[in-house]
Formats: sequence, structure tokens, C-alpha cells
Amino acid sequence: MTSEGQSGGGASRGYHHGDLRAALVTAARAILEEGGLDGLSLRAVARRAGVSQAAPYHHFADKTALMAAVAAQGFEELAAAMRGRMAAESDPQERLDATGVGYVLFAVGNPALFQLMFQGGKDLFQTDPALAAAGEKAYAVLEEAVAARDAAAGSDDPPGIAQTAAWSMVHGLSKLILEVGLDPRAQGASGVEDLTRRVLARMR
Amino acid sequence: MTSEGQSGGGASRGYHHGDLRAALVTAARAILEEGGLDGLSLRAVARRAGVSQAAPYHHFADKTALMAAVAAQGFEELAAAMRGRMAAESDPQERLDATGVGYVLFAVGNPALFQLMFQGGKDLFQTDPALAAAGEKAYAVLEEAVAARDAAAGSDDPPGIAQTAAWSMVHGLSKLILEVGLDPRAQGASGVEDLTRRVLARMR
DNA sequence: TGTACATCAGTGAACGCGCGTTCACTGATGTAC
DNA sequence: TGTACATCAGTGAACGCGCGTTCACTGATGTAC
Repeated sequence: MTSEGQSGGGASRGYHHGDLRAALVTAARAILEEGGLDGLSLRAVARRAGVSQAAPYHHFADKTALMAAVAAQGFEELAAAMRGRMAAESDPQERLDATGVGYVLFAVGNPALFQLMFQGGKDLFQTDPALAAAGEKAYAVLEEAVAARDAAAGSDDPPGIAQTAAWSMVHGLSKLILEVGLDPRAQGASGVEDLTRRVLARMR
Repeated sequence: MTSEGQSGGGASRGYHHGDLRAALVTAARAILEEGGLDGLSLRAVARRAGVSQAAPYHHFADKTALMAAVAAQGFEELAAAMRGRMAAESDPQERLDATGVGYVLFAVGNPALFQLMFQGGKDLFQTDPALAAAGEKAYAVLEEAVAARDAAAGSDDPPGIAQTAAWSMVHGLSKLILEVGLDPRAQGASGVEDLTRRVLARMR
């Protein structure tokens, strides 16, 4: 990672950039954070990366491809966040809860990115294999944690149901916080993590 | 409801429309169904209602106001759908499950509308009192059903937690079906309603 | 080590587009007398 | 019952805008000999 550019000024860069592809993804994420999903245009990304508006086309087929790359990076990080939290626990139930907490905290910490990751929707996943793989990777963490917990607890449901339930719960909670402005304090919780834990405690 | 217009042709209407405000909301919903949220422009709505592009401004301050009106109508219908299903049951747990099923089926049946209802986000709710009221109305159904079930079952959690959990579950499941293309069959369920019931069965 | 040349990654100008919104207007409606 | 007039709900043309994308180009890089 060269990590220069990103604001047109300051340090000079030559005619060639070095790693414009990565810089564009980084710029896109910065724009997402500052201006939300609506502010994400290819031109804005190029501007932010300090490059002409035509330059991105040497690295991405079109706007959708850039968005897919950003989303894929998001899923990688989501998976890492979940794994990181999970690894700190040993009890199967606690490991499952930890992945859920990781999920919701990631969403709350990266609101526009999270929105992008899911709003592109089915089509993007079918189009872009790298994105699909990254999505699978994140889902696999939850899948794994649920399976381990169910194996320990003994369940008669097909595993898909338990996994879908857990995913729905954390995904829904994330969306409600982001989209409706659901406030953990107003629900009698001390914060996002506490609310997530208490909500997850109502699942079996 | 006059229910003419909606496609510019056919029956003549005079210079004045009759109930353009309602016709615009109807047109917007038709566009949502056909072209999704991205296709929803004020100009397209006017076009579909068979009226000049400036006409909507006599009924809505701006595009946002129209969208809020559409979303409000959506929440009214969501509340009605939940209540309708709830009314058919008498056991508190079954009444709660029924509201959840109503929620998810509404989302799946009105994908773009559902998206609109939640994507506008916090700001819209704070800006438009009618929308906020309609949203409350829908949430109140869930709230009520959860409270009744908890009263019957005896719970020590603050009620907000149980309500948030139930809402997260059905909201998350809806979004996963709509955004990720989660397939009930692939999860071992026979359809959306069955999947919702089985997922809800994992809550307490 | 030096030169010719193919390839690659940039530039900047331009395309066409649909959008939200405003404006001066005009036709229809309804009310006061 | 008839007329003058205020009000309301339409029209159509125009504004400025930012967007995604394409194009012919040019500067830099690296490779073959």
C-alpha cells in the first residue's frame, strides 16, 4: 500500500499513480463516510483520488465494478471483525454472541459502507464473483458459530433455520439503528454492544 | 377516490384533475413496483399521472414530501396487514407470531415500497409528522403484541428489549430476503411464511 | 550501456441524459353582489 | 339569474447541475536487441 494521494494536493506524484486501484477504493470509502451513499459518484471518487474522471476506467469496467470492490472489502472487514471477537471467547454460546456483537458494531461503525454492501443486492453478487466470495466468507463465520453452538446445545431444527434466525436478528438490529435511528439508551441498554447482547439473549 | 388518470391516455380529464395529490401517490407506487426505488423521480411520477412536471409542486413542497407521503401510506398498510393477521389468532404467542408474519409478507409483497419506507431514514421521520405518526402506528402493533405475550409468559427484561428483538428479527429477515435474495426453500422452509414462523420460533 | 518501440496508465474535452426546481402564463372554478 | 373578479390548479419552457461514459491524445515505463 502506497497510501499517498487521496487529497489532490501536497506530495507530488508522477504521471503514473502507483496503485490507483487501491487508492480509488480508499477514496470511495472516505466519500461514503463523509457524504453517505448518495454522494458516491465515480467523478467524486476520481476527484478525491486526485485523478482525472476518466482514469478509473483503466481499473474498473464501470461504476458498478468499483462499488463491488468497495463492498467486497467491506465484507472482508466484517468477517475479520466477527472472527476477532469470536476468537476471544471459548464457550460456544459466547462465541456466537460475540460474532453478533461484531456484526452490529461493524454496521454502526461503517454505516454507509454497510448500506452499500447490502443495497446493491442480488444482482451485484451474481455479477461479481469476488464480492460473492467475500460475502460468503462473512456469512461463514456466523454459520460456523451457530453450528458449534447448536452442536453443543442439541437442536432438532435444520441448521439453516438457526443461522437465518441469528443473521436476521443482527442484521435487523443493525438496520434499525442505522435507518430508523433506534437508540440503545431508549431501550434500556447502555449502548450498542449491550443492546445487541440483550437482544441476542432472547434467542435460543 | 376518483381513480382515473394514472396512464395519460384513455378517459379525458379536464384541465383540473380532481384529486391529483392521491393520483401522484398512486403513480409513485406503480413506479416503485415496476422500476424500483431508483426509477422514482418526480418527473416520472408526473408523467405517469398524465400531468406536467410542474404540477406536483401544487401538492407537494418537493420530492421529499411526496416520498414521505408514499412512505406514510406504506406504514398505514403495514400496520393494517399486521393487525389483520393478529386479529385472526387468540393465543398471545400466536398473535405475536402473526404480526411478524404480516410484517415479512408485507415487505416481500412490496419490496421497493418497503425499501423507501426505511431508507429515507431518520431525517424524513423528524421532518414529516404524518410519516412519523404512521410509523408509530405500525410499530405500536408489534409493541402491543409483544407486551401481551410477555405479560402472559412473565418476563424480567424491560419491555423495550423484547420489542426490539422481535422487530429486529422480522425486519432483518425481510431485508435479507429482499436484499440478499435469501431463499426460504434453501433454508429448509416451504415458503416465506413458513420460514418466518420457524425463525420466530427461536425467540423467547 | 544505449536506443527503438510497444504497452500501459494517465489527461482533458466532450457526448447526451434525466433530474429537481422555478417562472410567467392560462384555463377553470367558485363566490360576492 | 347574471356578471366581475379572486383564487386555484394546471401548462410548457427554461435554468443549471452532476452524472456515467467515450474519445483521441500524451507522458512514462519497461523490454528486446
